[in-house]
Amino acid sequence: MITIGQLAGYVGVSVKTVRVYHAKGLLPEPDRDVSGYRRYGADDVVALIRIRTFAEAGVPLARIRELMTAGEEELRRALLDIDGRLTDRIRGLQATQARLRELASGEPTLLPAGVHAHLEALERWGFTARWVELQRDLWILVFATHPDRAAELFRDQSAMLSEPALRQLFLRYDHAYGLDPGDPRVEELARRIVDATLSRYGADTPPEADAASGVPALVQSRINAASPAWRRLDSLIRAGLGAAR
Amino acid sequence: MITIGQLAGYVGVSVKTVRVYHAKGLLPEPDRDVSGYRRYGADDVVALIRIRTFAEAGVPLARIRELMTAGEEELRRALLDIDGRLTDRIRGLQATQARLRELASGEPTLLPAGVHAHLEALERWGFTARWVELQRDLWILVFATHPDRAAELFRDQSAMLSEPALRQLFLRYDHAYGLDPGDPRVEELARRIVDATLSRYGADTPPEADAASGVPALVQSRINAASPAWRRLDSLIRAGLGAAR
DNA sequence: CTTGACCCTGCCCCTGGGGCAGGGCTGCAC
DNA sequence: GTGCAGCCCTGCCCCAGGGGCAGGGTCAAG
Repeated sequence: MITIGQLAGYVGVSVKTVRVYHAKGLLPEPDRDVSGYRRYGADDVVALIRIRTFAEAGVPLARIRELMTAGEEELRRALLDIDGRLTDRIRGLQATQARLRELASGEPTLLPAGVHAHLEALERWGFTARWVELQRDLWILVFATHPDRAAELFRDQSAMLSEPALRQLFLRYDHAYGLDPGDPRVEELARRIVDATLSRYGADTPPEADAASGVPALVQSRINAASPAWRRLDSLIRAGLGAAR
Repeated sequence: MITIGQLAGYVGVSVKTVRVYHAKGLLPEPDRDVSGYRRYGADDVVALIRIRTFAEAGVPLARIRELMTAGEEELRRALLDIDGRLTDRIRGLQATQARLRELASGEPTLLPAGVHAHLEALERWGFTARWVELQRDLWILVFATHPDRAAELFRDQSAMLSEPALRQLFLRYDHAYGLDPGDPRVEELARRIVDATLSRYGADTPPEADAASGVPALVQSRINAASPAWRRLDSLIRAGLGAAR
């Protein structure tokens, strides 16, 4: 009959771990020898190895306790479940590793070079510093959280700004910042933007919106918070686009 | 400027997690708005994503804090280190998964059928119940912990027992249980066993001993604990084999 | 002006052990 | 036998990485 230290050293865990498993009822308390030491048999080694296999797979100890006294059928289903979760975790870690490596290689590329150029162009076209900064934050967000779709969205946006007529609309949006929310120019601008959006994308969803991520909403809420006129503008545009669908 | 809930929901963590990161100094506390709410910018999103990437890779928060203010060079080395550990963990999980699947398939095979037959043969040959039980535990241990080498060791042992002359030696070992440790028969038996071992394996290591695992030592210590005569026998055999090398 | 959804701080709780104190056993050497 | 190292025992507090709740303030929409 072996001692707790041998059992533990043997399966590759600490003595404490074995005692914890006793306390939590995973491993039955064995008989004691005359001096009160726990004495284990070969079956306990086998049981402990099973427990460790589950534990290393990430199964909570409380669940392992249930499994140790579970029937064939339940055990079979549980093993399938555990296996699936383990596969997920492994995939997750591999994804993390990929992100880590990206972080290791392209460290200081918060934004692709094209975006910087675009932001400088905005300034030259007469956009306010406030607007440019909002745009900068928007693209940092989009590139950080949706690296896959960001480039496409950016190309679309960039193309829009290069058309003078559309650029005018954005410029007017920018400069509407200080207007009174009731100013008729706000309503007129909203109408024009709705028209332009519909003629560009039809009644389909524009690209930003199907990045279902909440990024556009997030940025929009931030824009709205900055000015009452902008808030009204946003609400009018939404209503206009909503009615067209 | 976005709120803590947006930041969190956004990167896919809880609000609490973000606050914990502030408390532990991973993410700098941002400015507050008039009502005391934390307000974040796009840079914070980027920083939080970095933090989560490390955290998901298993880096402790205290270490992440250091990394957030580390220089290029240190960061590069740390990333390499983290990547390596991550690879290890992934491999470990894959190994666990393999063991899990083994557990799922061949569940009730505590011992291969051949071992049971062998144990029954021992009884017929006149080994005591005590000896048979020790052997049973030994093989459970070996098969549980060294599934790769166990079959080979078992074949070797089995072959030894099938030779009548060697079997006699084992029988005498078994029956030496109750002898006085000073009995001359103990010394004589030890001599014979040393001779037989040397003639079977030469001066090389016998197979049990190079399963460097400690299993043999473990079992031997258990055997020794059972009887003073056995203890003496073991010590004599060790001395004899040691001298021959 | 209410209502629901946020936000704030402070506090205790959980898991899976690690580590230490303060005491008892065992086995080996001398 | 006597020492002494190395086990073992129980009981206790500690850690990370958050979860959850209390008790209170804030914001936006209807």
